[in-house]
Amino acid sequence: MPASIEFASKVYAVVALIPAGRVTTYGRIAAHVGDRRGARMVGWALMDVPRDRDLPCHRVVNRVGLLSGGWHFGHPEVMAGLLRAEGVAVSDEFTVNLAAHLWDPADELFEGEEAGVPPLPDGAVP
DNA sequence: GCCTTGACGGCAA
DNA sequence: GTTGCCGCCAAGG
Repeated sequence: MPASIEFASKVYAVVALIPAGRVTTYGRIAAHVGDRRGARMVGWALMDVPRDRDLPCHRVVNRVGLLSGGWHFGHPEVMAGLLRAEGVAVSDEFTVNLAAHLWDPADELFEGEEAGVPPLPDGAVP
């Protein structure tokens, strides 16, 4: 089995753990799996994601919060709608407020410890 | 078998 | 502070 599949599997696992109302970046995922330079590979992996995987790939944006893969959903508005439905503020430029909704794979452990953290800061300042 | 493109990121000028 | 360029791995033409 190619190592690329293993890499993709890790990516899928991380993406599947992204909580609703939160977003993460390709670079964060890549760094979490141990490949800082694999940001591009993350995108490549998500491009071939089977819909059966139930992967919230719409919660993955680039480092500036832009919905880079919006067109892979047919139209960025589709992805924006999904995010808005989860409480994520999406600007008209199809960008999300990373400062307010950025989720880091490392937080996975943090949430497990606290298990009571307010996921949505209503006072989020755009 | 070689070249170009791609859901990105970091560093340099 | 901003803009531009290069680099990484893989797949498709």
